[in-house]
Amino acid sequence: MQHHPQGARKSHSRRLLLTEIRRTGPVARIDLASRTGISRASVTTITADLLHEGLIEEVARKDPTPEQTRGRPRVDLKLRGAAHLVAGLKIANRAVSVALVDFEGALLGQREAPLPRPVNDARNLAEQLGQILDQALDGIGRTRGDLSAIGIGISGIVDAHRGFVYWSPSLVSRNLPFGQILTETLGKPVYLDNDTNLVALAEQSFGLGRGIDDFIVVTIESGVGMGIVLNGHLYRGTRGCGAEFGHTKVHLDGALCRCGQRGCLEAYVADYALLREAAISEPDQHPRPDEQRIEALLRAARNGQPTASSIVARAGRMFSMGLANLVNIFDPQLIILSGERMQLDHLYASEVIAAMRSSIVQIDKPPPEVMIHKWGDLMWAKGAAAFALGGVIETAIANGKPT
Amino acid sequence: MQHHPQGARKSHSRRLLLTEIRRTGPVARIDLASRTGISRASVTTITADLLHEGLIEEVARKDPTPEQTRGRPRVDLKLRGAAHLVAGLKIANRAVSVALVDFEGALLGQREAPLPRPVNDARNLAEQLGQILDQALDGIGRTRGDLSAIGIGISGIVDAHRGFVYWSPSLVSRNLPFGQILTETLGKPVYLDNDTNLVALAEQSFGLGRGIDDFIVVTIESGVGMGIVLNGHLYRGTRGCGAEFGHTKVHLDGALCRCGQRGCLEAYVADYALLREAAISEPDQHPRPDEQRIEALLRAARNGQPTASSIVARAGRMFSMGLANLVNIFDPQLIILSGERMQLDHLYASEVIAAMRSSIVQIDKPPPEVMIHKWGDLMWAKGAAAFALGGVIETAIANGKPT
DNA sequence: AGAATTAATTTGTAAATCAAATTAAATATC
DNA sequence: GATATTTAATTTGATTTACAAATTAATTCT
Repeated sequence: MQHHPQGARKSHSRRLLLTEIRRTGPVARIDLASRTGISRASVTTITADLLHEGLIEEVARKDPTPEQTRGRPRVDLKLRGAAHLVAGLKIANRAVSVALVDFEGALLGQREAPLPRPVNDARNLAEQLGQILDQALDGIGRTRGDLSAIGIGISGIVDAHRGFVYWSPSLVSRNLPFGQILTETLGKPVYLDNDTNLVALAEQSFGLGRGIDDFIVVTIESGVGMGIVLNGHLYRGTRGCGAEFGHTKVHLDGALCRCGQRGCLEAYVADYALLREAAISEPDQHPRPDEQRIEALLRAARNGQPTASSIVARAGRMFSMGLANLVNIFDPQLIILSGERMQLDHLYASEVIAAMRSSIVQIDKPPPEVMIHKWGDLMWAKGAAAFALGGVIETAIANGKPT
Repeated sequence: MQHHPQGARKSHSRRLLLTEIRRTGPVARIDLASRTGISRASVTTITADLLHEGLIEEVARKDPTPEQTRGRPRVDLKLRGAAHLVAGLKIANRAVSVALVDFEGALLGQREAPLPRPVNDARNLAEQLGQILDQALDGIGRTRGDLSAIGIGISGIVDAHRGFVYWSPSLVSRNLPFGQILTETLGKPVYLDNDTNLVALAEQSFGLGRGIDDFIVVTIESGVGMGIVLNGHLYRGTRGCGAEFGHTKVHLDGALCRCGQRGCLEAYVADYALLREAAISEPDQHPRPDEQRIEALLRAARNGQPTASSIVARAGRMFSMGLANLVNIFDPQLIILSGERMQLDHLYASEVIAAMRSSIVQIDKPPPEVMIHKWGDLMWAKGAAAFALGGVIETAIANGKPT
């Protein structure tokens, strides 16, 4: 109820139809009418506009519905991929992933390139991103000029609305208008957000969250993150530091966390948390890389070695407790556990889910479903692309000008 | 995006204006236009309708704005109280409170009556409520026929959308369509919800949450409850058992809770939690009422008695931890601590708030404000009335028929 | 080939909304 | 005290938006 661009009401039906087409994939006009409540006449005229502007296109109906065998066949509509090209970038610790995605959400190209240094000056990082982006574009024979927008995910604390970064492990300085810097440097509109929020967007656009209005995505990497989708929209909090699942407290004056506080969930389930416990009983003195140590620990736990089992079991129980708290607070339809690291199976284990189920308020209705979605770094980048796509669609709705 | 009554779009501007008038109190047409983005012409025609239907009325401008000293003076509009009468009922353990509220939200009458038994059969309880309601109406010379709707708050687990009660301490049976039963018995549309949700609505409509889009209300009674307002709307979860703050876990395998599980926040801060710890060192054998025992405990703690201090201090620290978790998850603008029991000062103490502040993710922006709002049982009933009012406004927007 | 069926479009109409012009109600100025 | 000035609210006329009903299109069934 704040500022109102003149065309806000005008485009109401347009928005409804475009988002419905986006959500439902190929869909016939008559179904659009019944689902949105807009009359068939209006659906015809508005979709005609969208077709003319090149935002959508007609496709032959794939599934000739069993019941609908007679009469004029339906013609499906879907987003027209070629209408726009967007890029999604994920800034990781020592690498950057790029996903090039068309208006339909199809992956046209990708690239992963190393970041020489994990922490960078803002302007410098922006320029490196530009180079990697151009290489990715090169790979599919396109240029930066072809892009409609760029979405970027970065870890840390970000106010996505303003593109403001309070703090990020990837940047030397705090409190930067990094979104603005990126827009200037890259020459295209940049949508910047915290990376875990973008995973939630990716699940909503391309993944297990499609068509679900209230769900939570928990990401398990070296830390523990969360994205919250309520009423079909990503909830970001008011300052940009919500959804900090990893730093919710699960023990009063508990284990020391990287953030300096005590009792954070992360301080019980993250790699470093497991390793510092394991260190006590580790036989060998010569240092091994953390990856190997974690793997050895988990292997020992699976083999029933008591100390290792105890360490891993506690992590799992703390994690269940954290999940149960989310359910007790949000009562979502679905929880998606998302991570790319296969070795973290102990957190995805059925005992962990079962423990969560027994720690929530019990009612005579099934508890929220829990789904596990393992995917690679690329999907973070696709999430960033989904964010950019959202922005592009907004402007497409507002403008109503041909492409 | 589910079902679409034919008049959904028609009433778009109507809704916008009516809700803006409700939110802003007396407001001039020209301000309505600038705030909603609707043209002055349309504001005139739509408000003329609303005036004609008796939903709003003109009032002389109270504050002759310093700057606006020349020209035709503005005429303020506000909701017309007489347009509708609603009742709000709060079902407590051994009592029922009734608030009679007009369309503007003004309290016209109230009543509190004892409930002979705390747990009742649904139909029986509905009839008792009807009697108490009629007595309250009698007190202001009105009858049940004058009511437009009734809002009712009950503790337990409620799916407000369907008016379905999974479980309530006030009812003998589980899984009842209690809302339906009430509508039938009372002969007026009943809006039924969990009582803590209604406190949040009360804060939003009449209290500290006015004009705030994202806030959380934590209620401290014998248990600990929560209401969540996000994007200006009460968030209820998908099954009706969200916002169970009292049963979020703050300790793995911790203290035993009334709900049968372990480690619930409630099991550390509720009356019974304090008393069972105090019992160990209580000198006297002859049983005293719980109220007195709690008071004695808190007095002893204030006087520095070590055991009592330790008990009360731990409750406070656990509570801070729970609050910090809410902030880390929601990042709200405001947290309202709401309760009527003055003796619970230890939970409102500045050390508790400070401990919460130091347990949240730190960024270079001030943490959410914490406000303390002590109020009586009547405000629960007013919250129920606010819920009913919301329903009445919805139908008023949809119908567009004179009163 | 014609009837039946269902989807999509066209046509004419009702409504919602707006920009611009006009009127209303006050103060300021001479 | 009459007139100019200022600002709010309304009226007017036009435009846009959306719809119901009628029509056309593209099928299958008989």
